[in-house]
Amino acid sequence: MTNIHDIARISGYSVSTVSRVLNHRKYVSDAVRAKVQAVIDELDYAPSEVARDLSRGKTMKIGVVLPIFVHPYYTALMQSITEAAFAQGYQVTLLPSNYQPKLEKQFLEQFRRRSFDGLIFTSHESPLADLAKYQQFGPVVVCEDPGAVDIAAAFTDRKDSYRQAFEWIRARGYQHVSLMLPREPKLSATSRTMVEAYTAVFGTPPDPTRNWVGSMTNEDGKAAGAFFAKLQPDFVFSNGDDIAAGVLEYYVEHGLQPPAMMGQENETAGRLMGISTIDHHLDAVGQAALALATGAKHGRVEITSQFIARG
Amino acid sequence: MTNIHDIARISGYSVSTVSRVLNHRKYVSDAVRAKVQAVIDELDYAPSEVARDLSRGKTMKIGVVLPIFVHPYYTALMQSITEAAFAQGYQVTLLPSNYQPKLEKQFLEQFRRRSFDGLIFTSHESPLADLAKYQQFGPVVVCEDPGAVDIAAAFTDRKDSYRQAFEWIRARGYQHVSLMLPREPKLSATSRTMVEAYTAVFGTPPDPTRNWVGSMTNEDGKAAGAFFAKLQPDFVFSNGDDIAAGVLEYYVEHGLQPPAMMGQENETAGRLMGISTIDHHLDAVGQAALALATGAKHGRVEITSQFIARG
DNA sequence: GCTTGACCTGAAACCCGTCCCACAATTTAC
DNA sequence: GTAAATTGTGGGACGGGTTTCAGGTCAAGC
Repeated sequence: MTNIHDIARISGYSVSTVSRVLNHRKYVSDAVRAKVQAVIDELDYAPSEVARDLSRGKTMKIGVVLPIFVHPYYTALMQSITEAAFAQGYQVTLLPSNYQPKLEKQFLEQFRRRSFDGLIFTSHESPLADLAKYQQFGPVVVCEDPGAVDIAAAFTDRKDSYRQAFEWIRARGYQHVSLMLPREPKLSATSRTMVEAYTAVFGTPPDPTRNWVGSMTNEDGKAAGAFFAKLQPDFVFSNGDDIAAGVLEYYVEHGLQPPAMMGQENETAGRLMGISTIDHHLDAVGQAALALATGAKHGRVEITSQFIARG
Repeated sequence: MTNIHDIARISGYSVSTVSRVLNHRKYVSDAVRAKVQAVIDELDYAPSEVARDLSRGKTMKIGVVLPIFVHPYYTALMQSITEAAFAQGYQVTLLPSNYQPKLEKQFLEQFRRRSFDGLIFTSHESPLADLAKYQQFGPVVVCEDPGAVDIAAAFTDRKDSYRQAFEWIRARGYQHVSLMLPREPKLSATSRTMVEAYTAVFGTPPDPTRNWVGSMTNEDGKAAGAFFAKLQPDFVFSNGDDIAAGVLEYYVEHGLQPPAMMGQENETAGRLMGISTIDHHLDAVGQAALALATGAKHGRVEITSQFIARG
């Protein structure tokens, strides 16, 4: 493989001059520039990106940790992060964690070895404090409210919209509201916010035995459907339109009358079913997360989510 | 930032020995290994991944070109590629092309500059021959049948399932079948296969004035809905369940009786509507694509897709 | 006429590892 | 007992760029 030294030797100029030509820098006469360029074209030379990265001490890469893929929330977030990155000359490397702390640790270590200029956790299983430690090696960003922990963060303030949503539900006279949560409220800040909003509106915390924990996909929704069919709540507050669709599918398949429902993320399935939903504005979150990861911004960025009433 | 030379100097051993310790290689006595490791731990040293990559001449990175994100086909494909990559110590870099040849060219050039060990095009706008040229720099993989062009490929053989699907439609007596295509049949091998299967079953090629070209998302489906509402076909063969849902939404919103429909990709929306679909087994395609991209496999891998009748 | 500063070019240090080769000290083999 | 193989360690070339600095030319300013 031909390198910059070959070009220098063959063109008869120095490596520095070739480097200047490659990077379109000043202080090269037009005549020399043309000659060097001719040799570059002749030999079909392209400089090594890795060598450049090493030399410059920057990788122009951002690592994005994703627990799962086939999920509208993460897909949408990923999309906005990647597009923002690309617009600024950064590349995005996918790091699938599958909610395993061991893998998260592995990604953090990779970050320590300077594989990326910044690291974004769209979700995480390890304690926030563990992630925060790695900030000494560069920007580590989370997509949730980090509370007291000092770490860069881009997230939606879900409080108001959850509240609006629960008030909407209450105003319509529903009595037995079941929540669908992706994970235990203890583990997830988002689930906690949801429970708090419920408590504030209904005056009493939700009965944990009436909630469904562990729904991420449409398939999970179907499983939850069986649970709700026995429990018979009159309202199901799902954590995703697509998931709500799974619940509905179960009822339809078994010829049962489904409860009223609400979704989240403003997905196709939600519009299709005509149910209310909450849009968490993931495009804005992704953009902010990227700006934090590249070091263009610091601190935390809060975005307000939006309740969309339907039906 | 501390480097391997620091460790060598401080521990009193040579760089070679430190390198051996770092890489858990033979030919280091236990005593020396322990001492060097102690210094590494003490200084909290981690070797630079970039320097390693340069030295070894491998990046352990695979670039994946995606035209769009929020699309079940690409999400699913992406997922299987990434997981297969990760299992083999490779990393996946996302390259959003937005169907722009200029960007595709840019990614190919990046590949030429050795940013990746392999490049996968989940879709592409540039001529296949252009992509094929870059194979001199390493594996370039496409996810479609490359026909006469000599390029690595992993794809589903859609012929049989398209045929089954059209025969199913014909057997049910539908007369005016409209196709929804993501792109012009001239441009896309997949669309071409679809048109050919139609022609084989119905004995005549589809009327291009009755087809809808340019549907990728649910939103596009809505636009197509307006078109079909005027045209009044009795069957719409969509290129995605989610897209078919968009068509249905249009009819519902306007209080019209929708035509019979069929989707593709076996998505949630399809099950929800109880329409038939075609599963293209993207997990297998993704795995094969990765194996080709890492150079573990060569040539082309063909996977058979599956027609799923419903309703 | 002399100073100043802009322009051009090259030498060489630097980024940070890997790995081949040389050499010494032991073991093992016969 | 000696040749051959194995183990342990270091030196330094190498991968392929970027960047600082030094030195030289030339025109404008005073």
